[in-house]
Amino acid sequence: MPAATGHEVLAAVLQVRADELQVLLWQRGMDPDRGRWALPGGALGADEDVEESVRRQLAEKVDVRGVTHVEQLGVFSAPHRVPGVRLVATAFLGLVPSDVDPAVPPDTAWHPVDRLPATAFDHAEIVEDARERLRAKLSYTNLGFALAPREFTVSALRDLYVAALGHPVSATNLQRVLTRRGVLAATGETAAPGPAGGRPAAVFRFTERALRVTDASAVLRPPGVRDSAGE
Amino acid sequence: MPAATGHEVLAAVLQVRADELQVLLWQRGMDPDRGRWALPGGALGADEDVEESVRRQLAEKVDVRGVTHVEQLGVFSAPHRVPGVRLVATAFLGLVPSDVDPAVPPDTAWHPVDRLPATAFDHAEIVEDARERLRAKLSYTNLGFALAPREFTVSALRDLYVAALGHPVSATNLQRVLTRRGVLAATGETAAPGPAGGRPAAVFRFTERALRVTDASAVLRPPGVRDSAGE
DNA sequence: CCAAAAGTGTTTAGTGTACACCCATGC
DNA sequence: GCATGGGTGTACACTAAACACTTTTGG
Repeated sequence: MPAATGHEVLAAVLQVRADELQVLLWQRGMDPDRGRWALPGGALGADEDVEESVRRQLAEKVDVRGVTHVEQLGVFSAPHRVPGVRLVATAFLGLVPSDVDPAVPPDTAWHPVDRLPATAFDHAEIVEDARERLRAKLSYTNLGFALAPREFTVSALRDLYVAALGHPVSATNLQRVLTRRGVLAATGETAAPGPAGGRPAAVFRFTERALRVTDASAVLRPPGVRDSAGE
Repeated sequence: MPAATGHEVLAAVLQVRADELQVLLWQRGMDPDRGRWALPGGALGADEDVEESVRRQLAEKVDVRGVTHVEQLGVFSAPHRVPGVRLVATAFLGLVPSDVDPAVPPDTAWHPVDRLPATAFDHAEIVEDARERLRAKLSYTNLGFALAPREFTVSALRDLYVAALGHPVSATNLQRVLTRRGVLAATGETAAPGPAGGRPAAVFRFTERALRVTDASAVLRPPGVRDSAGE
Protein backbone atom coordinates (compact mmCIF):
# COMPACT_ATOMS: atom_id res chain seq x y z
CA MET A 1 0.00 0.00 0.00
CA PRO A 2 2.30 2.75 -1.18
CA ALA A 3 1.39 6.25 -0.10
CA ALA A 4 0.24 8.44 -2.99
CA THR A 5 3.06 10.75 -3.99
CA GLY A 6 3.80 12.81 -7.04
CA HIS A 7 6.81 12.15 -9.20
CA GLU A 8 8.67 14.70 -11.27
CA VAL A 9 11.75 14.61 -13.46
CA LEU A 10 14.34 17.41 -13.48
CA ALA A 11 17.21 17.98 -15.87
CA ALA A 12 20.47 19.79 -15.21
CA VAL A 13 21.47 20.65 -18.77
CA LEU A 14 25.12 21.71 -18.87
CA GLN A 15 27.06 23.43 -21.61
CA VAL A 16 30.38 25.22 -21.78
CA ARG A 17 29.61 28.80 -22.88
CA ALA A 18 32.13 31.62 -22.85
CA ASP A 19 34.71 29.31 -21.23
CA GLU A 20 32.43 28.64 -18.30
CA LEU A 21 30.31 25.64 -17.40
CA GLN A 22 26.73 26.85 -17.44
CA VAL A 23 23.34 25.34 -16.66
CA LEU A 24 19.95 26.05 -18.22
CA LEU A 25 17.42 27.45 -15.73
CA TRP A 26 14.01 29.04 -15.95
CA GLN A 27 12.61 31.68 -13.66
CA ARG A 28 9.47 30.68 -11.78
CA GLY A 29 6.54 33.03 -12.33
CA MET A 30 4.39 31.58 -9.60
CA ASP A 31 4.58 30.69 -5.96
CA PRO A 32 6.06 28.80 -4.33
CA ASP A 33 9.53 30.17 -4.91
CA ARG A 34 8.31 32.79 -7.38
CA GLY A 35 11.20 34.58 -9.03
CA ARG A 36 13.72 31.90 -8.18
CA TRP A 37 15.47 29.89 -10.84
CA ALA A 38 14.53 26.25 -11.42
CA LEU A 39 15.65 23.29 -13.47
CA PRO A 40 13.51 22.34 -16.45
CA GLY A 41 11.31 19.35 -15.83
CA GLY A 42 7.83 18.41 -14.77
CA ALA A 43 5.46 15.66 -13.82
CA LEU A 44 6.00 12.09 -14.90
CA GLY A 45 3.28 11.17 -17.38
CA ALA A 46 1.13 8.08 -17.03
CA ASP A 47 2.50 6.31 -20.10
CA GLU A 48 6.18 7.10 -19.95
CA ASP A 49 9.17 6.10 -17.87
CA VAL A 50 11.46 8.74 -16.38
CA GLU A 51 13.91 8.64 -19.32
CA GLU A 52 11.13 9.26 -21.84
CA SER A 53 9.69 11.91 -19.59
CA VAL A 54 12.87 13.95 -19.26
CA ARG A 55 13.38 13.92 -23.03
CA ARG A 56 9.81 15.04 -23.59
CA GLN A 57 10.12 17.83 -21.04
CA LEU A 58 13.42 18.98 -22.47
CA ALA A 59 11.91 19.08 -25.93
CA GLU A 60 9.57 21.75 -24.63
CA LYS A 61 12.47 23.97 -23.57
CA VAL A 62 15.33 23.39 -25.99
CA ASP A 63 15.99 21.84 -29.34
CA VAL A 64 16.55 18.29 -28.17
CA ARG A 65 18.86 17.51 -31.06
CA GLY A 66 21.32 19.73 -29.26
CA VAL A 67 21.34 17.47 -26.20
CA THR A 68 23.91 14.80 -27.00
CA HIS A 69 23.85 12.91 -23.73
CA VAL A 70 21.31 12.31 -20.98
CA GLU A 71 21.85 10.17 -17.91
CA GLN A 72 20.13 9.59 -14.60
CA LEU A 73 21.73 11.19 -11.55
CA GLY A 74 19.48 9.84 -8.86
CA VAL A 75 16.45 10.39 -6.72
CA PHE A 76 15.82 13.41 -4.55
CA SER A 77 13.18 12.56 -2.00
CA ALA A 78 13.45 14.60 1.16
CA PRO A 79 9.92 14.65 2.59
CA HIS A 80 9.46 18.40 2.33
CA ARG A 81 11.79 19.20 -0.54
CA VAL A 82 8.83 20.98 -2.16
CA PRO A 83 6.10 22.65 -0.11
CA GLY A 84 2.69 21.05 -0.18
CA VAL A 85 2.20 17.60 -1.67
CA ARG A 86 4.91 14.98 -1.42
CA LEU A 87 6.95 15.13 -4.60
CA VAL A 88 9.82 12.78 -5.42
CA ALA A 89 12.19 13.87 -8.18
CA THR A 90 14.39 11.88 -10.51
CA ALA A 91 17.28 14.12 -11.55
CA PHE A 92 19.14 13.90 -14.85
CA LEU A 93 22.32 15.26 -16.33
CA GLY A 94 22.09 16.58 -19.89
CA LEU A 95 24.97 17.82 -22.02
CA VAL A 96 24.98 20.19 -24.99
CA PRO A 97 27.97 20.66 -27.35
CA SER A 98 29.64 24.04 -27.16
CA ASP A 99 28.89 24.97 -30.77
CA VAL A 100 25.12 24.91 -30.60
CA ASP A 101 23.01 27.71 -29.18
CA PRO A 102 19.54 26.25 -28.91
CA ALA A 103 16.58 28.60 -28.93
CA VAL A 104 15.04 28.73 -25.47
CA PRO A 105 11.84 30.33 -24.12
CA PRO A 106 12.06 33.91 -22.81
CA ASP A 107 11.85 32.93 -19.14
CA THR A 108 14.92 30.68 -19.40
CA ALA A 109 18.59 31.57 -19.31
CA TRP A 110 22.02 30.01 -18.92
CA HIS A 111 23.82 30.58 -15.65
CA PRO A 112 27.41 29.71 -14.67
CA VAL A 113 27.32 26.81 -12.22
CA ASP A 114 29.90 28.61 -10.09
CA ARG A 115 27.66 31.64 -9.63
CA LEU A 116 24.10 30.39 -9.49
CA PRO A 117 21.31 32.88 -8.90
CA ALA A 118 18.75 32.20 -6.14
CA THR A 119 17.53 28.71 -6.97
CA ALA A 120 14.22 27.02 -6.23
CA PHE A 121 13.79 24.11 -3.81
CA ASP A 122 16.74 21.68 -3.81
CA HIS A 123 17.78 22.45 -7.37
CA ALA A 124 21.18 23.87 -6.45
CA GLU A 125 22.09 20.52 -4.94
CA ILE A 126 21.08 18.76 -8.14
CA VAL A 127 23.24 21.11 -10.21
CA GLU A 128 26.16 20.33 -7.93
CA ASP A 129 25.61 16.60 -8.37
CA ALA A 130 25.47 17.06 -12.13
CA ARG A 131 28.74 18.94 -12.14
CA GLU A 132 30.41 16.27 -10.02
CA ARG A 133 29.16 13.50 -12.29
CA LEU A 134 30.45 15.32 -15.35
CA ARG A 135 33.84 15.92 -13.75
CA ALA A 136 34.27 12.29 -12.80
CA LYS A 137 33.15 10.85 -16.11
CA LEU A 138 35.28 13.21 -18.20
CA SER A 139 38.36 11.49 -16.88
CA TYR A 140 37.51 7.81 -17.19
CA THR A 141 35.14 7.84 -20.17
CA ASN A 142 34.94 9.47 -23.59
CA LEU A 143 32.18 11.79 -22.37
CA GLY A 144 33.99 14.78 -23.82
CA PHE A 145 32.20 14.04 -27.08
CA ALA A 146 29.00 15.38 -25.55
CA LEU A 147 30.54 18.78 -24.76
CA ALA A 148 32.52 19.22 -27.96
CA PRO A 149 31.49 20.12 -31.51
CA ARG A 150 31.75 17.39 -34.10
CA GLU A 151 35.18 18.71 -35.13
CA PHE A 152 37.56 20.80 -33.05
CA THR A 153 41.18 21.61 -32.35
CA VAL A 154 42.98 20.25 -29.32
CA SER A 155 43.23 23.66 -27.71
CA ALA A 156 39.49 24.19 -28.11
CA LEU A 157 38.92 20.82 -26.48
CA ARG A 158 41.35 21.74 -23.75
CA ASP A 159 39.31 24.86 -23.01
CA LEU A 160 36.19 22.72 -22.62
CA TYR A 161 37.94 20.42 -20.17
CA VAL A 162 39.30 23.37 -18.22
CA ALA A 163 35.82 24.88 -17.91
CA ALA A 164 34.24 21.59 -16.88
CA LEU A 165 36.99 20.36 -14.55
CA GLY A 166 37.89 23.72 -13.05
CA HIS A 167 41.64 23.24 -13.12
CA PRO A 168 44.39 23.69 -15.73
CA VAL A 169 44.77 20.95 -18.32
CA SER A 170 47.78 20.58 -20.57
CA ALA A 171 46.80 20.45 -24.23
CA THR A 172 49.87 18.39 -24.92
CA ASN A 173 48.97 15.64 -22.49
CA LEU A 174 45.26 15.80 -23.19
CA GLN A 175 45.90 15.08 -26.83
CA ARG A 176 48.30 12.28 -26.09
CA VAL A 177 46.10 10.58 -23.53
CA LEU A 178 42.91 10.73 -25.56
CA THR A 179 44.65 9.62 -28.73
CA ARG A 180 46.27 6.70 -26.97
CA ARG A 181 42.93 5.63 -25.61
CA GLY A 182 41.55 5.61 -29.13
CA VAL A 183 39.03 8.33 -28.25
CA LEU A 184 40.36 11.06 -30.56
CA ALA A 185 41.34 10.84 -34.21
CA ALA A 186 42.76 13.52 -36.52
CA THR A 187 40.61 14.32 -39.53
CA GLY A 188 43.59 15.42 -41.61
CA GLU A 189 42.19 18.95 -41.92
CA THR A 190 43.73 22.00 -40.30
CA ALA A 191 42.10 25.12 -38.88
CA ALA A 192 43.17 28.63 -39.88
CA PRO A 193 45.29 30.43 -37.26
CA GLY A 194 43.93 33.44 -35.40
CA PRO A 195 44.84 37.08 -36.15
CA ALA A 196 47.99 36.83 -34.03
CA GLY A 197 49.35 34.06 -36.20
CA GLY A 198 50.60 30.76 -34.96
CA ARG A 199 50.79 27.36 -36.48
CA PRO A 200 47.47 26.12 -37.90
CA ALA A 201 45.89 23.54 -35.61
CA ALA A 202 45.04 20.03 -36.71
CA VAL A 203 41.33 19.22 -36.58
CA PHE A 204 40.22 16.26 -34.49
CA ARG A 205 37.03 14.31 -34.00
CA PHE A 206 35.80 11.87 -31.37
CA THR A 207 35.88 8.38 -32.82
CA GLU A 208 32.63 7.50 -31.09
CA ARG A 209 29.70 9.60 -30.01
CA ALA A 210 28.30 7.20 -27.45
CA LEU A 211 29.47 6.81 -23.88
CA ARG A 212 32.31 4.35 -23.40
CA VAL A 213 34.47 3.65 -20.37
CA THR A 214 38.08 4.10 -21.43
CA ASP A 215 40.01 3.65 -18.24
CA ALA A 216 39.06 0.23 -16.92
CA SER A 217 41.35 -0.51 -14.05
CA ALA A 218 43.59 -3.52 -14.06
CA VAL A 219 42.42 -5.44 -11.04
CA LEU A 220 39.09 -5.73 -12.73
CA ARG A 221 40.54 -7.01 -15.96
CA PRO A 222 40.57 -10.78 -16.41
CA PRO A 223 44.11 -12.14 -16.74
CA GLY A 224 45.66 -12.24 -20.18
CA VAL A 225 43.45 -9.50 -21.60
CA ARG A 226 45.37 -6.52 -22.88
CA ASP A 227 43.69 -3.13 -22.81
CA SER A 228 42.36 -2.78 -26.34
CA ALA A 229 41.47 0.92 -26.33
CA GLY A 230 44.46 1.77 -28.46
CA GLU A 231 43.45 -0.30 -31.48
CA MET B 1 0.25 18.98 -11.36
CA PRO B 2 2.06 15.72 -10.92
CA ALA B 3 0.04 12.56 -11.47
CA ALA B 4 -0.47 10.57 -8.28
CA THR B 5 1.85 7.58 -8.28
CA GLY B 6 3.13 5.26 -5.62
CA HIS B 7 6.79 5.09 -4.73
CA GLU B 8 8.62 2.07 -3.37
CA VAL B 9 12.21 1.31 -2.49
CA LEU B 10 13.88 -2.01 -3.28
CA ALA B 11 17.21 -3.35 -2.09
CA ALA B 12 19.45 -5.86 -3.80
CA VAL B 13 21.47 -7.08 -0.82
CA LEU B 14 24.53 -8.99 -2.00
CA GLN B 15 26.88 -11.22 -0.07
CA VAL B 16 29.49 -13.78 -1.02
CA ARG B 17 28.35 -17.10 0.47
CA ALA B 18 29.94 -20.44 -0.32
CA ASP B 19 32.20 -18.77 -2.89
CA GLU B 20 29.23 -17.44 -4.83
CA LEU B 21 27.73 -13.99 -5.05
CA GLN B 22 24.22 -14.29 -3.65
CA VAL B 23 21.24 -11.99 -3.21
CA LEU B 24 18.61 -11.93 -0.50
CA LEU B 25 15.08 -12.56 -1.83
CA TRP B 26 11.71 -13.31 -0.29
CA GLN B 27 8.99 -15.43 -1.77
CA ARG B 28 5.70 -13.66 -2.42
CA GLY B 29 2.72 -15.24 -0.72
CA MET B 30 0.10 -13.20 -2.56
CA ASP B 31 -0.84 -12.25 -6.07
CA PRO B 32 0.35 -10.71 -8.21
CA ASP B 33 3.37 -12.87 -8.86
CA ARG B 34 2.56 -15.21 -5.99
CA GLY B 35 5.34 -17.73 -5.41
CA ARG B 36 7.93 -15.68 -7.28
CA TRP B 37 10.95 -14.28 -5.52
CA ALA B 38 11.17 -10.54 -4.83
CA LEU B 39 13.65 -8.02 -3.47
CA PRO B 40 13.05 -6.72 0.03
CA GLY B 41 11.56 -3.27 0.11
CA GLY B 42 8.26 -1.47 0.37
CA ALA B 43 6.44 1.79 0.19
CA LEU B 44 8.16 5.09 0.84
CA GLY B 45 6.85 6.49 4.10
CA ALA B 46 5.53 10.02 4.42
CA ASP B 47 8.30 11.27 6.69
CA GLU B 48 11.37 9.62 5.24
CA ASP B 49 13.53 9.97 2.17
CA VAL B 50 14.42 6.94 0.07
CA GLU B 51 17.71 6.32 1.90
CA GLU B 52 16.00 6.29 5.27
CA SER B 53 13.25 4.16 3.84
CA VAL B 54 15.49 1.44 2.48
CA ARG B 55 17.35 1.18 5.78
CA ARG B 56 14.09 0.92 7.66
CA GLN B 57 12.75 -1.76 5.33
CA LEU B 58 16.00 -3.72 5.50
CA ALA B 59 15.88 -3.58 9.28
CA GLU B 60 12.66 -5.57 9.05
CA LYS B 61 14.36 -8.37 7.10
CA VAL B 62 17.95 -8.57 8.28
CA ASP B 63 20.14 -7.35 11.06
CA VAL B 64 21.06 -4.00 9.61
CA ARG B 65 24.38 -3.90 11.40
CA GLY B 66 25.39 -6.58 8.92
CA VAL B 67 24.83 -4.28 5.97
CA THR B 68 28.08 -2.34 5.64
CA HIS B 69 27.28 -0.34 2.53
CA VAL B 70 24.12 0.95 0.88
CA GLU B 71 24.00 3.02 -2.29
CA GLN B 72 21.37 4.13 -4.74
CA LEU B 73 21.30 2.33 -8.07
CA GLY B 74 18.61 4.32 -9.82
CA VAL B 75 14.96 4.59 -10.66
CA PHE B 76 12.88 1.91 -12.30
CA SER B 77 9.79 3.49 -13.75
CA ALA B 78 8.37 1.57 -16.70
CA PRO B 79 4.66 2.44 -16.71
CA HIS B 80 3.44 -1.11 -16.14
CA ARG B 81 6.40 -2.58 -14.29
CA VAL B 82 3.93 -3.66 -11.61
CA PRO B 83 0.30 -4.54 -12.42
CA GLY B 84 -2.36 -2.18 -11.17
CA VAL B 85 -1.44 1.21 -9.79
CA ARG B 86 1.54 3.12 -11.14
CA LEU B 87 4.51 2.36 -8.92
CA VAL B 88 7.96 3.92 -9.32
CA ALA B 89 10.84 2.17 -7.58
CA THR B 90 14.16 3.47 -6.31
CA ALA B 91 16.61 0.57 -6.30
CA PHE B 92 19.55 0.19 -3.94
CA LEU B 93 22.62 -1.95 -3.67
CA GLY B 94 23.42 -3.32 -0.21
CA LEU B 95 26.49 -5.30 0.78
CA VAL B 96 27.02 -7.73 3.67
CA PRO B 97 30.45 -9.00 4.79
CA SER B 98 31.07 -12.67 4.18
CA ASP B 99 31.52 -13.53 7.86
CA VAL B 100 28.08 -12.56 9.08
CA ASP B 101 24.99 -14.70 8.66
CA PRO B 102 22.12 -12.45 9.60
CA ALA B 103 18.91 -14.03 10.82
CA VAL B 104 16.21 -13.65 8.17
CA PRO B 105 12.45 -14.38 8.17
CA PRO B 106 11.31 -17.85 7.04
CA ASP B 107 10.01 -16.68 3.66
CA THR B 108 13.41 -15.24 2.67
CA ALA B 109 16.46 -17.00 1.29
CA TRP B 110 19.77 -16.29 -0.39
CA HIS B 111 20.05 -17.15 -4.08
CA PRO B 112 23.13 -17.11 -6.33
CA VAL B 113 22.84 -14.18 -8.73
CA ASP B 114 23.95 -16.44 -11.56
CA ARG B 115 21.05 -18.82 -11.02
CA LEU B 116 18.10 -16.75 -9.91
CA PRO B 117 14.77 -18.46 -9.30
CA ALA B 118 11.64 -17.09 -10.98
CA THR B 119 11.66 -13.45 -9.93
CA ALA B 120 8.82 -10.99 -9.50
CA PHE B 121 8.23 -7.97 -11.72
CA ASP B 122 11.47 -6.31 -12.94
CA HIS B 123 13.52 -7.46 -9.96
CA ALA B 124 15.90 -9.62 -11.99
CA GLU B 125 16.96 -6.50 -13.89
CA ILE B 126 17.65 -4.70 -10.62
CA VAL B 127 19.79 -7.58 -9.38
CA GLU B 128 21.76 -7.46 -12.63
CA ASP B 129 22.32 -3.71 -12.20
CA ALA B 130 23.48 -4.28 -8.64
CA ARG B 131 25.98 -6.89 -9.72
CA GLU B 132 27.32 -4.62 -12.44
CA ARG B 133 27.70 -1.74 -10.02
CA LEU B 134 29.56 -3.93 -7.56
CA ARG B 135 31.87 -5.27 -10.26
CA ALA B 136 32.77 -1.82 -11.49
CA LYS B 137 33.33 -0.29 -8.07
CA LEU B 138 35.45 -3.17 -6.79
CA SER B 139 38.15 -2.19 -9.23
CA TYR B 140 38.35 1.56 -8.83
CA THR B 141 37.32 1.99 -5.19
CA ASN B 142 38.02 0.32 -1.86
CA LEU B 143 34.52 -1.22 -1.86
CA GLY B 144 35.99 -4.61 -0.99
CA PHE B 145 35.75 -3.57 2.65
CA ALA B 146 32.00 -4.05 2.46
CA LEU B 147 32.27 -7.67 1.35
CA ALA B 148 35.12 -8.71 3.63
CA PRO B 149 35.28 -9.47 7.34
CA ARG B 150 37.11 -6.99 9.50
CA GLU B 151 40.26 -9.13 9.28
CA PHE B 152 41.13 -11.66 6.61
CA THR B 153 43.96 -13.28 4.69
CA VAL B 154 44.79 -12.26 1.15
CA SER B 155 43.64 -15.57 -0.26
CA ALA B 156 40.28 -15.23 1.49
CA LEU B 157 39.97 -11.75 0.01
CA ARG B 158 40.93 -13.11 -3.37
CA ASP B 159 38.08 -15.64 -3.15
CA LEU B 160 35.64 -12.78 -2.50
CA TYR B 161 36.86 -10.88 -5.54
CA VAL B 162 36.67 -13.99 -7.69
CA ALA B 163 33.08 -14.61 -6.63
CA ALA B 164 32.05 -11.01 -7.20
CA LEU B 165 33.97 -10.39 -10.41
CA GLY B 166 33.45 -13.79 -11.97
CA HIS B 167 36.97 -14.20 -13.30
CA PRO B 168 40.27 -15.40 -11.86
CA VAL B 169 42.22 -12.95 -9.72
CA SER B 170 45.85 -13.39 -8.72
CA ALA B 171 46.34 -13.18 -4.97
CA THR B 172 49.87 -11.90 -5.55
CA ASN B 173 48.77 -8.96 -7.63
CA LEU B 174 45.65 -8.24 -5.62
CA GLN B 175 47.76 -7.83 -2.52
CA ARG B 176 50.29 -5.64 -4.26
CA VAL B 177 47.77 -3.40 -5.92
CA LEU B 178 45.62 -2.88 -2.85
CA THR B 179 48.63 -2.36 -0.62
CA ARG B 180 50.16 0.16 -2.98
CA ARG B 181 46.89 2.06 -3.10
CA GLY B 182 46.92 2.24 0.68
CA VAL B 183 43.69 0.27 0.92
CA LEU B 184 45.10 -2.78 2.72
CA ALA B 185 47.37 -2.95 5.74
CA ALA B 186 48.82 -5.94 7.55
CA THR B 187 47.80 -6.32 11.18
CA GLY B 188 50.98 -8.18 12.11
CA GLU B 189 48.99 -11.26 13.09
CA THR B 190 49.07 -14.53 11.20
CA ALA B 191 46.34 -17.11 10.64
CA ALA B 192 46.84 -20.79 11.42
CA PRO B 193 47.41 -22.97 8.37
CA GLY B 194 44.83 -25.55 7.30
CA PRO B 195 45.10 -29.29 7.90
CA ALA B 196 47.26 -29.72 4.79
CA GLY B 197 49.89 -27.40 6.20
CA GLY B 198 51.36 -24.50 4.31
CA ARG B 199 52.84 -21.25 5.47
CA PRO B 200 50.61 -19.32 7.88
CA ALA B 201 48.95 -16.41 6.13
CA ALA B 202 49.40 -12.83 7.27
CA VAL B 203 46.21 -11.15 8.45
CA PHE B 204 45.14 -7.94 6.73
CA ARG B 205 42.58 -5.25 7.32
CA PHE B 206 41.08 -2.50 5.18
CA THR B 207 42.53 0.83 6.31
CA GLU B 208 39.17 2.52 5.83
CA ARG B 209 35.65 1.21 6.03
CA ALA B 210 34.01 3.98 4.03
CA LEU B 211 33.83 4.22 0.27
CA ARG B 212 36.80 5.93 -1.35
CA VAL B 213 37.79 6.21 -4.98
CA THR B 214 41.32 4.86 -5.29
CA ASP B 215 41.98 4.92 -8.99
CA ALA B 216 41.38 8.52 -10.04
CA SER B 217 42.64 8.85 -13.55
CA ALA B 218 45.35 11.28 -14.44
CA VAL B 219 43.56 13.55 -16.87
CA LEU B 220 41.24 14.45 -14.05
CA ARG B 221 44.00 15.21 -11.62
CA PRO B 222 45.06 18.83 -11.32
CA PRO B 223 48.69 19.34 -12.31
CA GLY B 224 51.31 19.00 -9.62
CA VAL B 225 49.17 16.73 -7.45
CA ARG B 226 50.73 13.34 -6.87
CA ASP B 227 48.42 10.42 -6.25
CA SER B 228 48.51 10.21 -2.47
CA ALA B 229 46.90 6.79 -1.98
CA GLY B 230 50.22 5.22 -1.13
CA GLU B 231 50.94 7.35 1.93
C1' DC C 1 63.28 38.29 -37.83
C1' DC C 2 60.11 37.92 -34.03
C1' DA C 3 56.00 36.62 -31.53
C1' DA C 4 52.40 33.37 -31.18
C1' DA C 5 50.34 29.03 -31.28
C1' DA C 6 50.62 24.06 -32.21
C1' DG C 7 52.72 19.88 -31.95
C1' DT C 8 56.66 16.31 -31.06
C1' DG C 9 60.53 14.10 -28.41
C1' DT C 10 62.32 12.68 -24.34
C1' DT C 11 62.84 12.01 -19.54
C1' DT C 12 61.04 10.45 -15.33
C1' DA C 13 57.78 8.29 -12.38
C1' DG C 14 54.40 5.16 -11.41
C1' DT C 15 51.17 1.03 -12.11
C1' DG C 16 49.80 -3.62 -13.14
C1' DT C 17 50.91 -8.35 -14.94
C1' DA C 18 53.56 -12.45 -15.10
C1' DC C 19 56.51 -15.57 -13.30
C1' DA C 20 60.35 -17.35 -10.82
C1' DC C 21 61.77 -18.11 -6.45
C1' DC C 22 61.98 -18.29 -1.33
C1' DC C 23 59.49 -19.12 3.31
C1' DA C 24 56.93 -21.55 7.00
C1' DT C 25 54.10 -24.95 8.24
C1' DG C 26 51.97 -30.26 8.76
C1' DC C 27 53.07 -34.82 8.15
C1' DG D 1 62.41 -34.36 3.35
C1' DC D 2 58.30 -33.25 0.84
C1' DA D 3 53.93 -31.43 -0.24
C1' DT D 4 51.23 -27.37 0.42
C1' DG D 5 50.01 -22.93 0.60
C1' DG D 6 51.86 -17.99 1.43
C1' DG D 7 54.72 -14.23 0.18
C1' DT D 8 58.61 -11.54 -2.18
C1' DG D 9 61.74 -10.08 -6.02
C1' DT D 10 62.23 -8.86 -10.45
C1' DA D 11 61.45 -8.03 -15.31
C1' DC D 12 58.42 -6.19 -18.61
C1' DA D 13 54.85 -3.40 -20.71
C1' DC D 14 52.33 0.44 -20.54
C1' DT D 15 50.65 5.00 -18.90
C1' DA D 16 50.97 9.76 -17.89
C1' DA D 17 53.21 14.22 -16.27
C1' DA D 18 56.59 17.67 -17.22
C1' DC D 19 59.27 20.28 -20.06
C1' DA D 20 62.40 21.40 -23.71
C1' DC D 21 62.36 21.90 -28.43
C1' DT D 22 60.74 22.21 -33.23
C1' DT D 23 57.24 23.59 -36.69
C1' DT D 24 54.21 26.81 -38.98
C1' DT D 25 51.89 30.65 -39.26
C1' DG D 26 51.05 36.36 -39.08
C1' DG D 27 53.14 40.68 -38.85
